[in-house]
Amino acid sequence: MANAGAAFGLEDVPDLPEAPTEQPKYNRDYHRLFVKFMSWLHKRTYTKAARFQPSALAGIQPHHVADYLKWRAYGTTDVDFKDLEQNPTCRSSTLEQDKKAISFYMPIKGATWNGTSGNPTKSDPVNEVVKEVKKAETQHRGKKSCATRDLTETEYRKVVHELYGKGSFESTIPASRLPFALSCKVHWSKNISEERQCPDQIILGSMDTDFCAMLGLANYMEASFNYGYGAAGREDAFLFTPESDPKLAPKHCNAAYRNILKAVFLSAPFLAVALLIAGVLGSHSIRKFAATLARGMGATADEVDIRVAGRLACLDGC
DNA sequence: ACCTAGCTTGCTTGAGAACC
DNA sequence: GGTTCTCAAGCAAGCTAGGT
Repeated sequence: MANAGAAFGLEDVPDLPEAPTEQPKYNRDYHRLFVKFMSWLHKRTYTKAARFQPSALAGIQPHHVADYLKWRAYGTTDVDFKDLEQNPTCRSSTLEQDKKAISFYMPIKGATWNGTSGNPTKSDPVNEVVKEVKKAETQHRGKKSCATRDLTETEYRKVVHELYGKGSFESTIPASRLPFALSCKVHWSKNISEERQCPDQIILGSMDTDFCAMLGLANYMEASFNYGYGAAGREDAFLFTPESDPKLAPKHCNAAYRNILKAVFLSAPFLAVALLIAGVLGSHSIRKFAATLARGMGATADEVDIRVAGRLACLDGC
């Protein structure tokens, strides 16, 4: 028999049919977790190069997945959820990621487990493990959360001031119905998969120079015209980098963003403010600061969904 | 500098329950 | 019977620490 795995450049492929008709799915993030599961299941160590044909996955049952999640959380499959001395050592979100990774590779993905077939991750025994670990977290018996806190308004202002101070704040058309606003359209973004998800969006100004997106955009455009890149009008150009190579531009932006953030977050003026507030600060909150602030000031989720850039102008009386 | 593991966040979608 | 609400599932990112 020809080595079916060789067709995929692999050696440790279990139970490959001689002429596989189905190409294995692959997802970089899920694959790592799935290989860990299969290694546990088969009591052997697969390399990250391993691929598993759907036909080799058909025997996976809900109790396999549930036991694996128990093992991940408690270090054993012999778990009594009523025993308050047994505490999970990982977060429920970690188990959920494991569950998603396993689900991703199941031959039957969409159907709930009906007792004999379906997706084994969509089953009561599996959901019960995750639920019990969540309950333990609530009771402070689980692993402590690693969540980081949001920026406060004081910290956000300090970030803006530091950016201006470092000279790196180099950084559309008027809306026809709202002459005091700008309209724009983003054709691709996170979680955007259809054209209808790219409506015209309105940018409103803020009565606060620290938060005004219009001022920031104007500054950026003026500077970029001077430097001759980004907003200067080249159709192949990216807005926030002089790099025009589609592969290099995101890396350039990412590196620049990291360097600037690191410089600001480690600056003495910012640390003087941040150290006064308890909790581990997450820089993730910088991009949702406006939404967090608006919700904190009483705006509804729907109002925040309008996605007004910068501080909500309506809250400023603008 | 780059990669990996563990974790968090924000969002959409769809099924089923609850409500009118 | 139609609408609204709730929740699980899934997708697509990003952050941080630690290792190489």
